[in-house]
Amino acid sequence: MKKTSILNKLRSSGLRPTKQRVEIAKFLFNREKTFHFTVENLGKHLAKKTTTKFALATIYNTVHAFKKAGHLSEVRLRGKNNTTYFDTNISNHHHFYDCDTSELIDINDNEIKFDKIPKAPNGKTIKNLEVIINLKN
Amino acid sequence: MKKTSILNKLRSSGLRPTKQRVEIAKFLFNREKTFHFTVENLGKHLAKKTTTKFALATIYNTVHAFKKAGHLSEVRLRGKNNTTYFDTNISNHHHFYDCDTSELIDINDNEIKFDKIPKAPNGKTIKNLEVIINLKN
DNA sequence: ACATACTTTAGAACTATTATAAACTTTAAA
DNA sequence: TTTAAAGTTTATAATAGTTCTAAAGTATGT
Repeated sequence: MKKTSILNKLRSSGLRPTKQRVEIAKFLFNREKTFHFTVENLGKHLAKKTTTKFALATIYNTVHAFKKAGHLSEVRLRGKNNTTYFDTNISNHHHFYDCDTSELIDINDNEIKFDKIPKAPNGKTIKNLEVIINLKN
Repeated sequence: MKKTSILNKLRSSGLRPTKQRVEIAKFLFNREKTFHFTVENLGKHLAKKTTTKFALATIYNTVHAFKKAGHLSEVRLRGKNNTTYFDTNISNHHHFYDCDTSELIDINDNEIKFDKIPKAPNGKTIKNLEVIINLKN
């Protein structure tokens, strides 16, 4: 993804392309594979890869802004360390969770097929369905 | 479940039947249906139903002891309020999560059937599989 | 270049949870 | 039944992830 396209991505989401946002966006979105991260984790990567300074609050702000804009998704799994995981894969999909390393691995939507699913309780609708496959060694 | 049976449950798990543990066990295990709760939530219920005093730490200790003994399970879902849910249903099963009310509803293991499941990555084994069906109004 | 609205920042505040250490209870043996 | 050891409860402090605050800084349109 080119720089201009990063700028467009930000602008079209109503986000001013500040130095911090551009760096974070470049880091997160210029990659082939899905990237799973926690805020702390992302901060460390950014510290290594760039010379820009990032206040922790800025990383939180930015990640939430990206999530709100639909560029990131939050994984609603309670990890060992009790941190929130985010995912650059925003399509409908599932996860392996490695209980030993606390790592997530994507599972494509089409790798899981259901034969039977319960219907939603009265008055409710199914919003979405998440599968987590816990792994051990 | 009779009082003697509560006492046995505690003793056979290596837990001395203290006043607090007996009250919590009676509250949690003398019921027909599955009960989902957070620690804060359980504390409120206990305050209403009993005259015994419970330090917050004791509720945490007891819930963890019960979990370790296999009498409770933890639901590894990140709720809105970011609290940990526990479940008196210790059998293998799944959950509806009501995004509006933050409530959990059990889904029996046999209400979900798979047609296709990915195999575990190299060197890893599948420990278990959890489905969460998010609900909206 | 200017005014305005939006951002970043450091640090304080907040919330769920765990750790600490002293007081209290249960237990089982004498 | 007394007693000592081991296990528990308790209030409070500590911790960790996250959000809030308000002051200083930056992007934007004119």
